[in-house]
Amino acid sequence: MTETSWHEELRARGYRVTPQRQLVLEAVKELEHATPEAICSRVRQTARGVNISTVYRTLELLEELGMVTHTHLGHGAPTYHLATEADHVHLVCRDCGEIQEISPEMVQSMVTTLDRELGFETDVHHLTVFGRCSRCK
Amino acid sequence: MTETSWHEELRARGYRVTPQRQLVLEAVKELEHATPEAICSRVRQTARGVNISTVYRTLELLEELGMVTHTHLGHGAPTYHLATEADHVHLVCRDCGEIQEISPEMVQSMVTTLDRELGFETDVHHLTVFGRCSRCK
DNA sequence: GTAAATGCAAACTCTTTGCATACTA
DNA sequence: TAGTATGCAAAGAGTTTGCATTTAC
Repeated sequence: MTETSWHEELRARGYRVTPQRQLVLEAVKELEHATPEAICSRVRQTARGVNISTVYRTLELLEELGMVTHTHLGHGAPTYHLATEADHVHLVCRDCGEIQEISPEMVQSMVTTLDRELGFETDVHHLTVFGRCSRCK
Repeated sequence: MTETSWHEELRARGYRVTPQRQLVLEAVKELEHATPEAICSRVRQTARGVNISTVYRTLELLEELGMVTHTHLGHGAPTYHLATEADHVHLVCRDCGEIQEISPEMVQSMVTTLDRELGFETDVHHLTVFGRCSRCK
């Protein structure tokens, strides 16, 4: 999605283009696996700050527009990605906490099985697999 | 694990067998997909109540002993199972919220691939797959 | 009797909400 | 200028912690 097109997408739906929304989207783009709190801190480094509740409201909006997605990588706050950069699955090691990003191809066989057998359409971008990495085994 | 053996397991590790611990374990057994709050309410229906912080402390202990496991089925509180009854994977529909329990066999191909390619040992009991069920597609 | 466990209250993290003010279109 | 968006403060879930009291062994 280009810079202009999401501005128009917002306006077309009766939403407005604000500095805060642009800053939050920028922060999601720069940070990866960004929590709402991290986004807020990041934006606070610029001239203008953004309130944490605006961050939450903006992330909800951007997710509804399909521009960002979130996953849960642990017990704490969720992490947000640009939807266009979210084409990976997360592996989280429960011992060392390491997070690996892997290709969706590696889970394709499961996705196919769930669809064929149950008609279940897996949301691959939201998928996080917990377990133990090779070093902690 | 028999009734007696987990009592001995507790004592062997310097922990004590208390009515609260027995009640919490009972509640996890009876309720399925039980949140800490739900366990607390359930136990409150018996003569003796259990404080919510004791529920948290007990669940942590039972999980450490390998008697219960938890998964995250949505945004809220985690849900606890008996480890012996946890031999399934959860599918959660993001539209209707329906939760299906499926056989680990259905994700076996993914587990094998992750192990073979990356040496990653998947914790199948903790796995929850989000997506859309056949009715909501 | 002694160490472990509990209950209670307070604190803490993460998130949502109500409302007055500010800003976009 | 009309109505959306923001900031702020308060409230709300879910969870953890400190400490005095109670209990298992």
